[in-house]
Amino acid sequence: MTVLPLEEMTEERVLLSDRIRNVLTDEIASGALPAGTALDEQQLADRFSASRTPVREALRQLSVSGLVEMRPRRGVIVTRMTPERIMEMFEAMAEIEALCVRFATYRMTPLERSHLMELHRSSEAMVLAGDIDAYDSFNREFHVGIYRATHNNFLVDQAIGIRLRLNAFRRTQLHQGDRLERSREEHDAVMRAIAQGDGDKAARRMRAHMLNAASALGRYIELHQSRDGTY
Amino acid sequence: MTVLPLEEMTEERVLLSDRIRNVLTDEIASGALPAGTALDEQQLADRFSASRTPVREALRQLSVSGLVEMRPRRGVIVTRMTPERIMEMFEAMAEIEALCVRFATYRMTPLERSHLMELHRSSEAMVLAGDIDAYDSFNREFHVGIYRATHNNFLVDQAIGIRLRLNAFRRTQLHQGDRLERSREEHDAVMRAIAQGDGDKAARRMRAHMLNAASALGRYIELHQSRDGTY
DNA sequence: ATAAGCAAGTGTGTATGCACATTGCGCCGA
DNA sequence: TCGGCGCAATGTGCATACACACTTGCTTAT
Repeated sequence: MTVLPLEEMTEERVLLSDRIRNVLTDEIASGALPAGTALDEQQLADRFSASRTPVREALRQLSVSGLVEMRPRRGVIVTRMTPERIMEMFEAMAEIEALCVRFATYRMTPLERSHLMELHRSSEAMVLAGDIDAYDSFNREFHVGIYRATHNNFLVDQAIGIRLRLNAFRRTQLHQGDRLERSREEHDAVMRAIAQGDGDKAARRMRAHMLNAASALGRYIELHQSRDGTY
Repeated sequence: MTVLPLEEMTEERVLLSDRIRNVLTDEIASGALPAGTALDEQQLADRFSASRTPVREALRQLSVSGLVEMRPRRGVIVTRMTPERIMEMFEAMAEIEALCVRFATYRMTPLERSHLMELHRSSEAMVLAGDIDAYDSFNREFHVGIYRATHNNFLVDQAIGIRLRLNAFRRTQLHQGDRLERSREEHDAVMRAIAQGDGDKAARRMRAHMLNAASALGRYIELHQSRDGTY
């Protein structure tokens, strides 16, 4: 193997269009680009100091994963989701999560189990500190850890994909009242079922956990909903 | 995966890149473009009498749905799947199908139920005639009908997306021995459970149905496997 | 003989230009 | 005042051009 010149080590050697896609993905998932935002190709090209070509390719990819909506010759907008659609996604996500934790319970290695328990333990401090950012980040790791423990890489990819699309909404619901404490309690219940090796129980509790998060979000939407049915 | 607008099906005023994507999707799913095939941009452009631009945009979209693999500056190939990966997909598909039929059992309207039963009934003639093409087409309708009966459009899109990616493999296993008859018998068992309103039973039977299909495919792969682990 | 190095060729990645569909606005007529 | 028509502006869709990364085959040196 040859030693790379310094510049190649520091410089991002990935495709420009992929970098743009990743940035846009993050911004949509984080809510920095709210639903309904029009994405002007030239404007984005200027922003990334690129031409429209890689921007277009990034937008094409985002449209497949459903983060943006392309209306032929009428431009691209960040997908505007109705409360119904969001609830459908949460419902599906709840089932996928339940499925994952059931598989994970039966298939995870002792190492994976201890890693997950350690992760779970570490979340207590975040709840006490009320650190939503830290908890949000932990939460992602926790759930992805469960996906991986299914030892089914395809399932992992699917679950991560859906989770990504719900990111923008998931995070908001953590602001609801005592949702942080409740979330951790529910994680705890799931972990106890895993420890008992009861995959079905873990699955039921995970489903409940996700549906609780959904209904917390539902209350949030009720409160903040705007006239056009989006928020 | 996003649902295509209706106009794309009939009208010609569709995006060139979308038409190219659809054609390539079909050809990959049908096996006309076998796994590992290199997709040369200029060559495809010539074939569709277009420039490389819409071809590239189509390929970008296919890479997101996992049908092709883009290696930066090294071209695009039809995703070469290992038997392990295929089995993982079937396992996940089996669970998604089980989930869908469980939801469908509890939520389908009488109209949907009768439509599905009529569809199922019509498959008997195809089995007797040994018409694999007709059965394959019916099979798709049958399963998609179940997805739709979940009344969760997001779930429908997800399920169709996964089913699409498994198409090329699903079809081959129908050639295995008496798989056609067995498939219909399994459908029948699922339908009976639906008629009884027993969603869990329907789910278990559907899972078994999909896993049977997977193992039929597994036998097929055993027989036809090539040296590099793909087939 | 094998491996390293070099050079030409192929094909991807990005930029740019142009055509036209869509939209918004203003003008005109009822 | 209101609706229809048309024109201009905006921005997408596609074509084309070019630079350079990667590959391939040959040469050369050990």
